[in-house]
Amino acid sequence: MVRAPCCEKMGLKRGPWTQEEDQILITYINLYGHDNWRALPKQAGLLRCGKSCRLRWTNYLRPDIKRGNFSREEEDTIIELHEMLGNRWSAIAARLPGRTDNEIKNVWHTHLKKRLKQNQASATTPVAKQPHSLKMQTNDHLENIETNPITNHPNPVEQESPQHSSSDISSVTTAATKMEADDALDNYYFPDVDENFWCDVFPDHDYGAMTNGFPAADDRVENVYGYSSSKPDGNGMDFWYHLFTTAGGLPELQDFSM
DNA sequence: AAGGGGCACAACCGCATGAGA
DNA sequence: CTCTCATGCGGTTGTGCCCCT
Repeated sequence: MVRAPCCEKMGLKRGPWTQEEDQILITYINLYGHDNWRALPKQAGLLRCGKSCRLRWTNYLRPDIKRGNFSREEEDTIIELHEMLGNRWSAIAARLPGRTDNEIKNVWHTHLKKRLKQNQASATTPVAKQPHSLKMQTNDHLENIETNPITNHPNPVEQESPQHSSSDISSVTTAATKMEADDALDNYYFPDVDENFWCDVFPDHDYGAMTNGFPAADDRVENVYGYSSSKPDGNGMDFWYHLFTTAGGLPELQDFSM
C-alpha cells in the first residue's frame, strides 16, 4: 500500500498555532465545512498541511469540546472503557461527549496510569480489596473470561485487554478482540453521532448565536445526545449515570470512589 | 532567586484502512 | 482487481509551566 505523502513540507508552518490561524480555520470551516482537509489549508490561506488543520480542529477548535479538568466520574469511565477497549482512544472518546481522543490519551498517560498504579499498590495490602480495574494486571485475569460484569455475557475482551501492565501499556489489540469489544459495547445504549454532525457547515444564521465568533453548539450536542449539557451538574454525567444504571450498574466503580 | 526536574498538554509522525478511480 | 488518495488513529515528541530544592 502506497502511503500518501503527509504533506509537502516545503514552506508549510509547523508548531503551535497562533490565534490568527485558529480564527482563520474556524471561520473557514464554519463557512465551508471540511470536506477536503488536504485542500482546506490552501483554500483558507493557511500555511499548514491538511493533517495539521484536522488535528487542530478535532482536538482543540471544535465548538463542542468540553474544556477543563476531567471529573472523577469521567476518569472512572475512561478506566472502565479502557479495560474493555484497550488503547482505542477514539472509541473511548466517542463515548465521552465533548472529550477528544488526544485529551483522553493524555489524561490516561498523566493521571490514570498513575492512579491505577496506586490502586495496584494498595491492592497488594492484605485487607485491600482487588480493584476491578486491576484485574487485567494480574495473572488470574483469565477468570474474567467467564462473565463480563456489565453485560453478563461471556466476554473474552477483558482477557485480551492490552492493559497488562499499568506502566507499559501495549497497543496490541487484535482485530478479533476489537470486534468482541465492540460487540460488548453494542449492548450498551450509546447515542450515535451522525457523521454529518462534524461535517455540517454552521449556517450563516447561526452566527447570531455565536459567542466570541464560536458557534453555540450546546443545542446541537443536547439534541444529539439527548442530555442537556447545561444541566446543573455541568458534566453531562447524567448520561453515564443512565448508562450504568440501565446496564445493571458497575459496582466496581465504588473502588474508585473518593 | 535560580535552576533542575517533573508534569500537562498540544502537535507531529507514521501506519492502517476505506473509498473511489 | 489494483492502485492511489484522503483520512483516522495511536504512539511519541516538543514545549511551556509549575514546584521543589
